[in-house]
Formats: sequence, C-alpha cells, structure tokens
Amino acid sequence: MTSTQRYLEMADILEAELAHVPVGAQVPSEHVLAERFHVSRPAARAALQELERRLLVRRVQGVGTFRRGRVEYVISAHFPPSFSETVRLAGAEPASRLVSCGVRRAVEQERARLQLQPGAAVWTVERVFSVNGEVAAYATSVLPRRPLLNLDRELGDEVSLHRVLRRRYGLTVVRARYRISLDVPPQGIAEHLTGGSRGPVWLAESVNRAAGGPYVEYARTYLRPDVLDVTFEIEEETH
Amino acid sequence: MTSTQRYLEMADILEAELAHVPVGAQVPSEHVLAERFHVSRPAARAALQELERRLLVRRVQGVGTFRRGRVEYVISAHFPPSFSETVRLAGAEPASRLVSCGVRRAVEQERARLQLQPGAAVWTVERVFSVNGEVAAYATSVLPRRPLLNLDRELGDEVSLHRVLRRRYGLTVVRARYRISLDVPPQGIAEHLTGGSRGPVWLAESVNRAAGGPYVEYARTYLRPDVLDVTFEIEEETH
DNA sequence: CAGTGGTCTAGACCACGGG
DNA sequence: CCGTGGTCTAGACCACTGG
Repeated sequence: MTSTQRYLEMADILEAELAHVPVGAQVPSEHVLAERFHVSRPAARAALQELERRLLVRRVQGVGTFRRGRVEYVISAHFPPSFSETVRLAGAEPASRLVSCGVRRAVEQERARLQLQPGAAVWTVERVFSVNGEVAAYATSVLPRRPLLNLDRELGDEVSLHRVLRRRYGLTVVRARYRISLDVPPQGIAEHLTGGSRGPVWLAESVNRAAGGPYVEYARTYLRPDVLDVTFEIEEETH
Repeated sequence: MTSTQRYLEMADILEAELAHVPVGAQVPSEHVLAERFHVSRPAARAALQELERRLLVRRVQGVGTFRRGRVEYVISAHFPPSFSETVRLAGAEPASRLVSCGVRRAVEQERARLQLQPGAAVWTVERVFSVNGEVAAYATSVLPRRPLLNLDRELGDEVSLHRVLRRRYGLTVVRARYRISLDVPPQGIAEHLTGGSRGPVWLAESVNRAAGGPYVEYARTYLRPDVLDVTFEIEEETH
C-alpha cells in the first residue's frame, strides 16, 4: 500500500514521472503543483523538498526546480589523487577556484601526519571545486613549507595543485593513507559549499607522499553527496 | 554575521546549548520552544528539524526529541567483516533480526561476483541490525547454495552469519572486494531501515571469500549515517 | 517587472506512545 | 488520557533571479 500522506503520495507520483525527465530540465513550480493536486502551497512545497532529499531534483531560489543528475566520482588505488582528473573521467567539466594560500605553523595533528619537526611551517591551500558550474567540493591542503618555497607564486591561476608539484618541483604525488566518512561541515565551510545549509557531506582525509619520498600533503576534502556520486573501493591484492 | 532567519538563529543557539547535553537526554518540545522564542509552532519545528539534519537530535513521534550520539563504525583491512564485532569495538550493543532466508536462482550480477555456474542456486539472507535498540542497518547476503546445505536450519536464532559459517561449515570469511557509496534506498528497504523515510544512506557492497578458498558471500548493506559514524580507510602497504 | 523559492503566522486535525 | 511530533490549510511578506 502507498502513502496515506498527501505530500508523500505526490512525491511518489512525481518521482515516477521524473524517471523520463532529462537532467537539467525544469520541474513544475510549487504554485503549479499546488493547483494540479489541489493542495496548499506548503503541501506542494513539502513534496518538492522530499524529492530534493531523494537527490532527484535541485532547487534554486528565484529560479526554479530542476532535474538533478549526480556525477560519478570513484576513489580507488587505480585512480590518481586528483579531483579534476577524477571528474573528467566521468565526462563532466571540473573547475576550481583558489580561496586562500598562506603560511603558518603546523598544529600537532598536522605534524604527526606529515612527520614534521616541532615548529615546522606549512602552507595551507584552500580551494573550491565545481562540476558543470555547480559547487561540489571544498578542500584544505596542508603542505610542508621546506621543499616548496614560493608555492603561492607558482600556484597563480593554476587549477591543479598536483600539476604544480609535478612540473615545478618534480614531485609525483601518490596516496599513502585515505579515509572517508560522513560529517556535518563547520559553518565557514558550509558557506562556501552549500550556501550555508548544513547537512551531512562526505569528508575525505588523505595523506599523500611523493613517489618513493617523504610526505608532502595532508588534505581534508568535503564533497557534496547530492552533486557527486562518490564510490570508494578496495580490492584484495592478487598474489 | 549570523543568520537573519529566525529558525536558523534558534538552531544555532540550541546547537550551542546541546554541546553540554548528554546523549539520550530529552530536548524541549516544539510547543515549549515556540513559547520560549515567541514564534509559531511551525517555526520552532523548523529549528528542531534543522538540528535533526545536523545529526544532533533524534525525533520520535508521540515521544519527543532527544540528543543523538553516533556510534563509530570503522571499516578497514584490520577489522573483521562483521557488523556485530565492529559495533562492539565502539562499546555499543549490537542486535540483529532475521527478516527472511530462502533459496532462488542467482541473477547475472550475483553469478559474476561469486563466480558461479549459470543456473546456480543461492541463499538470500535478509537481516536488520540495531545498535542500542535503534535500527542501524539492513543487509542482503547472497551465498552459493552448494557447500551450504541447510543454512536456514543452521542459522536459527543465531545473530552472526559469519559465526555459523565458521562453526558449522569451517569457513573463515575474509573480504575480497569492498565498495561504499551513498544512495537512496528502495522503498521496501527504507521501510525496515528508517520507517519509510528516504534520505541518502550508506550502501556498502562486499564480496567475501573463505580464507584461501572460493567466494562465499556477496553482501549489500545499507547503513544509517545518522546512527553510525562510518569511516572507511585504506593504507598503503609498508614494504 | 513577474515568477520563483524561502520564511512565517495562527490556527487545525491526526497518529502515536506512555502513564 | 495527555503530550508528543506529523500533516495541512490559507493566507502573508520577503529575497532572489531573469528578462
């Protein structure tokens, strides 16, 4: 048996209809749906919000409600540790914007992860990543300052931090440790990532090293689950 | 600057107050909060729903709103592939309930993953897992029928499928492949897992083998992110 | 400017759970 | 039974976006 609640019944009907709607197409507005189903606007609104919770639509104030499609984002040993390359593999268009880049002393946690001396200085690089024009991720990278003098100047407008490390410093970055969980981002990051709204999002933490060398990056990346269909996989080694 | 919206301002105030509230304690009701903040009940309700989205509280119809705490659930190569053991490691009390156990022919996807002959028969075992009395996960296990005759009888009231495999069939189960993503569960599973509400939840897929032997299990497990603080981690091998 | 979604009011009735 | 949260109405005003 189906829902006895009106707005869930509406959501189920609309979900079935949405199966044939192409990604990006506009969905009827709250006002139109209220008229069609003979309910008040708050009830129609609840139905659209339910569809948003099911990751089927995207809502933008002042513009409308649209069919959503998620972009596949696969994390595994076989893929390089780069946002841009991972997104391009799914056939989508990545973009990135530098939020800040500066130097400060490493805190205890960062020293431990990067195996630095007490009092060591580190770069902190904050970036926002987008996919097809929509904000999808927010990353904080911490890198030792020592072998990477002038990183801020070398970065410039470059989209890819790892490309700079490879081309300017001769470092090929590989994953050493990786962990992923689901967390509610702090307010400052939620503002960049979701416009202030704070639901749970992916939190990926990775410690990367130069191939055959020392640790060079500790990164914390928040990823929006409604935009990115993240899959994280491991396989046993074939002996 | 803080929120200009009343309900978000309330949520921020309540979030700060909740920091000192023990897990499980009751939170003021919608009615009480509406009075305290001089707003209508829908506005007070919106504030509590915002706290629920931030995973800070748990709401139960007819009972009340309570401070929530998540149980740590770590998935890695170092931990055994067992729900019960993983939960107990975090100091919480696991429970499980058998929903169904039967035999049918394997579908294409299952045949490929378990490396079975065309037309092979498989067991399907469906279970609900709880933590501290709250539903936390729903698992579907598919196992080859051939070496596991009478699995239904052997299972009985046993909580742990893997314990049965070890004690009755002499099989120690280890992970071969594991992948995790975030998905909206189908309606039938959402009913068991969240009482019908359909937001995104963890979906863990694992292919397990008998130590040094053939594949014995393909499992699809849905896990509630509000109940379980799932962390999935990999480390490079130390050579 | 018109149309969208975001917030809010002041009520109403219902479903549920516990005493 | 009462109090809880869940649903719903019929309006209102606002913020935002686009033409």
